[in-house]
Amino acid sequence: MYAQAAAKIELPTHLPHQGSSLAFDGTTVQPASFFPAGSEIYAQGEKAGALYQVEFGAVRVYRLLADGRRQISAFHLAGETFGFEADATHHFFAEAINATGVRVFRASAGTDMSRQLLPLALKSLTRAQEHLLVLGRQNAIERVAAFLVEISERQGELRQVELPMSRIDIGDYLGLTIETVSRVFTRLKEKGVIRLLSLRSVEILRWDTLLAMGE
Amino acid sequence: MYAQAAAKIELPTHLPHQGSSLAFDGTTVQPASFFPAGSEIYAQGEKAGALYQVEFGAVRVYRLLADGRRQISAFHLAGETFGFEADATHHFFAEAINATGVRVFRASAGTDMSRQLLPLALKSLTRAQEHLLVLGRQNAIERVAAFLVEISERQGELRQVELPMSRIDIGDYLGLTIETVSRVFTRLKEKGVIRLLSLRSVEILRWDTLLAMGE
DNA sequence: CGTGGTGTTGATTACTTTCAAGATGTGTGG
DNA sequence: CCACACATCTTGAAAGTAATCAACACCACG
Repeated sequence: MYAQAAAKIELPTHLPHQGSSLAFDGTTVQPASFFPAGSEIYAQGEKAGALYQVEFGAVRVYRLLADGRRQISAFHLAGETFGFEADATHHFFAEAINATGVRVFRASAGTDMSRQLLPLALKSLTRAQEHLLVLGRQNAIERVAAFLVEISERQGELRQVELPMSRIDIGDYLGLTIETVSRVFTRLKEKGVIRLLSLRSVEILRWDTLLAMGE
Repeated sequence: MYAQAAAKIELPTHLPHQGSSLAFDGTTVQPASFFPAGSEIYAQGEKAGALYQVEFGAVRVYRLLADGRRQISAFHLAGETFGFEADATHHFFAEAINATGVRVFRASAGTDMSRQLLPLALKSLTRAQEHLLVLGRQNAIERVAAFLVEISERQGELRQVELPMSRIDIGDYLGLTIETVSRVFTRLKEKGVIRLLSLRSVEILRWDTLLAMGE
């Protein structure tokens, strides 16, 4: 329905697979779906039920206020699984950030996947709770530092961090405006903590400083 | 270890039981533990494993930054269950806000409780994600409105809301200072949206207005 | 009936947002 | 391959919101 063949193939983001691949019993594995940049994977209010594992690319999961303010609750990179809900309805939107490949799983009727799902749900819960601390109690520079550390860790602690998302997405994840995000990047550059190889590629020059900033 | 008999019995907060009572197979149900106001139920870094169900009273779950800034990620009222973690370690602190009774469950060796735990974990996840929207994208008055609506709904949509927690706790839950929380309460009073019956008891005079504020 | 903790209110400061303009980058078509 | 156009990003100035600092009021407890 939302998966559509791309008329024009974009280069997949080059994120390595992380986490164990899903291998559920009692599931129907559909052939990997391709989502072009910006396309919707599911919408708030839709019927839930399937699970999604990112093969390549990146996904944003978010919620909107009536006036359009947006809060991204999570980014999902290659290897990560998302889409589980407390009831039969999606409470959030999910969109492909870049050209993204997603594997879709659906439980066969009568199959109980609790055992497989619980650790994934708990991992998401811990991340969300840690993100609450960032949004509730950290200032702009601390938020961006925490963000860079988080992404770096999820990409294997590499010094060079690839950001699959725009400044707007980063702002909507960190509860900041795009301008503030941009200014903080500039400040971190001036302090010699990071270096921008390109808009979407950050080299961390002083890991310890960044880590201390993000607490 | 942390549960201790209260030298002086305080009156339990009069919250009604909500949610279904836990009735797990393969668990050891310890006799209800009593925690006096302010006492620790578990600490960050401690070994996790047990589940806790609030019998009466209220619990705050929080995390600290190095300099002491605190973010309360959740309040748990009577009937609610908390304490599950992604790994064997607690990533948060849990404290009794008031005199609180807690029932403790431990899984017997080899028992799989995924089926019972998953819905609870998913419920917590949804709440945390919704809280992210509040902290990331709402201003002070919207946050307090959303908070009052949330507590009211969890207490059965009653017009009269009993707050088991202090202004500091509310501030640390909403990412605001105690002064700002206090000022917002005053503004809501002036607007005729709420009325304070006492410091810890709020009457909602205009539910629709409050709901619209909190989105 | 004092005393310490909690809450309220006021004045000032600090930080982030908003509004605005310009720069940089990317994609498209010639 | 270059030039143009649109989107994204950066930077600056002004405005707004919440934090901080400070004083006082209120409440609960001993």
